[in-house]
Amino acid sequence: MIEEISPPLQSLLDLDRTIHEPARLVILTVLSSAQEVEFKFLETTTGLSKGNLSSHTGKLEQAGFLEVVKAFRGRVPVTSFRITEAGKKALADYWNAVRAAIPG
Amino acid sequence: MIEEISPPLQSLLDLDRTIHEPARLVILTVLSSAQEVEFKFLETTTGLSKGNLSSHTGKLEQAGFLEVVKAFRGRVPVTSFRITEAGKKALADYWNAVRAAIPG
DNA sequence: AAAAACTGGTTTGCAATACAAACTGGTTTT
DNA sequence: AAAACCAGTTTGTATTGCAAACCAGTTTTT
Repeated sequence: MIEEISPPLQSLLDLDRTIHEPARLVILTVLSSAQEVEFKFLETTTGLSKGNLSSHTGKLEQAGFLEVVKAFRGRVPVTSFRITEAGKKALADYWNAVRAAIPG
Repeated sequence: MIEEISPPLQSLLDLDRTIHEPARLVILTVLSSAQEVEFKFLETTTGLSKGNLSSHTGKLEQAGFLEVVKAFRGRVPVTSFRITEAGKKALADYWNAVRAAIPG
């Protein structure tokens, strides 16, 4: 007779670590509520340092959860991000797993 | 004019990292639903390796979120854990912060 | 009664992270 | 043309999460 963990708790252990990181969770959440978001905007709204923001968005890109749009505003480079369909799904799945585990 | 992050998102960035780790979240959750829980029980229910379990409970102890009870059953050593009041509060705070950030 | 196997956990070694400081490539201001 | 600034990237470091190896003892087998 093996004791088994309840499914909600198991789902916590199975959470997508890419999304579980708070900085990336916030980034994806912001991205999910807009068509396209600029680097600078994310920087000021989240309070993350440029360095962190750069590496976290890099990981989200690698995971296929966002895509990077490079452009120029006049002569000045502007980097923007869009969440992908995979990103939307992963974020929704994440919240569903968490919701299922919340007590009360 | 500074754009500010919404409080729910800020609270994600402020999550207690000790609790945010899924393994520890699960451990604390199990502990919160019982008076006292044995190492072996945690091992089988969570599926965590002994090594992980040992180090995660160690961190939770260091944080003051659980206390360790060492005893013998006959001649055999048995380690058990209890969640502390601080642990209960930290866990409740954690879920409240998460709940506030969940969309929908 | 030795040896072997098992129990209950801890420690160690390592690969992966998150973070900010330092840097790069260019633009604008002085 | 120097200095300051802007948009982001790369680098260095300290911390981690993980399982393998280990340790102290107990029980089982031979």
